[in-house]
Amino acid sequence: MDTELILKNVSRFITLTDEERDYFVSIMRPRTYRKRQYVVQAGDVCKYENFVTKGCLRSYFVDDNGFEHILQFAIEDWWIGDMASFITQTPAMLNVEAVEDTELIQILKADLDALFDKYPKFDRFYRELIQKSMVTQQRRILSNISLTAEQRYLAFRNQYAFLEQRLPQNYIASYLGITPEFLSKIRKKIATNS
Amino acid sequence: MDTELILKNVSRFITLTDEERDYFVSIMRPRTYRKRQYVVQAGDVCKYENFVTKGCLRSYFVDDNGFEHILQFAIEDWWIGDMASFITQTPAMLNVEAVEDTELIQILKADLDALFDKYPKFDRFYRELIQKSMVTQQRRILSNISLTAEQRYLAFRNQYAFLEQRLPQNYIASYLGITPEFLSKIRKKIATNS
DNA sequence: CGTCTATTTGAATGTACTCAAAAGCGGTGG
DNA sequence: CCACCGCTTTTGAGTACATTCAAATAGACG
Repeated sequence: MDTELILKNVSRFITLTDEERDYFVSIMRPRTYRKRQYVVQAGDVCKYENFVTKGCLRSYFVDDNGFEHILQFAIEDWWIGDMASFITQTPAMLNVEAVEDTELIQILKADLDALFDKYPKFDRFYRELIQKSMVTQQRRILSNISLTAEQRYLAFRNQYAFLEQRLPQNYIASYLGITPEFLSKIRKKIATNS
Repeated sequence: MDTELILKNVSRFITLTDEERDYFVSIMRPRTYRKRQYVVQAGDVCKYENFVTKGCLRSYFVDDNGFEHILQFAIEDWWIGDMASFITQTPAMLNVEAVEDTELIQILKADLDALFDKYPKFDRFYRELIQKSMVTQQRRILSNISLTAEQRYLAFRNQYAFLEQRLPQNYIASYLGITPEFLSKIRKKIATNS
């Protein structure tokens, strides 16, 4: 198991002693998923916090009409899951699925809780991690309530150019909250106007 | 200063010793704001984490055309601020403003950081607090990208009936990401259909 | 009471969706 | 290696959702 990336991820916020690092490593569970395979399926309980070491995933909600709405993408060095399900250990509303063949490091809820109790430093890490992603989510909400679809797409493309290349367009449309047909028209319009 | 509410808020997640409680109380700064007064003004640095003991506030973004877009409301027992500005201590993009005459307990960034260092338990508290609000935000994002304005309004009204009564309609429209005129038409339509 | 802001109403416009069909593209098996 | 199948993307016409602008009405506050 390659722990370098995840340890670097953690050490952006906290500095670990050898003991803390060893304990942390001991609760890591590497796992691989094939493209289109579920990491979490709606209805199941999300048992793990998932750190991506390789590949790409998405979390999404399927509405009553069967339409998918993507909440999040994750690539290398990102965390993903269904937080609501994970913290309450109740059935997930979201699916988490591999967009490419993917390698994860998983941490079981009980192991993470024990880690927090044993080394409160990890509470700090996790707090700062979530704080950052709160800020990202807030920007997304503001984008959703204040911009047109075209503006949202341009903003997305600006911020996540590296992601756009790895994703089918209909996923991006779903993330932006528009239909794939309309995104196609937006792209055509942008292409001709420049 | 009435510290009962905030101590109860904290003790939903952690249990405090007398020492911890006293220290925590010692860094609290009560402050009152009049209706329409800014707690944070865009461009300023958000210096405090704000806990509401009485009243109602909103945080919002003003776009290039001068339109306001409301990110969050907060009433008694809620926390509010500009998290991006607070954690990085850089100028705020958001305004935080009293919707009613309001009483807050404020905690200075430096004091909060010291609290986290001295009593890591508060890292835990803050982590769990933010985790909960992440889940709320995720639901909001899904609502924004998957529902029509009417459905979003009904969902809002369902979940925040107590809030709706204290807020002008144009604030709710702004929160939902629609124009006040359109919200008025939605309400009319709902009223006739039932 | 008067002023200012919030809400309602309506007509015209623009934004985004639906449905259907065609074209493009990638993966898989023969 | 090519042909085929399924899925994604494009395109267009028609429709529904939501905004803009303007004016009238209603409410709140000093």
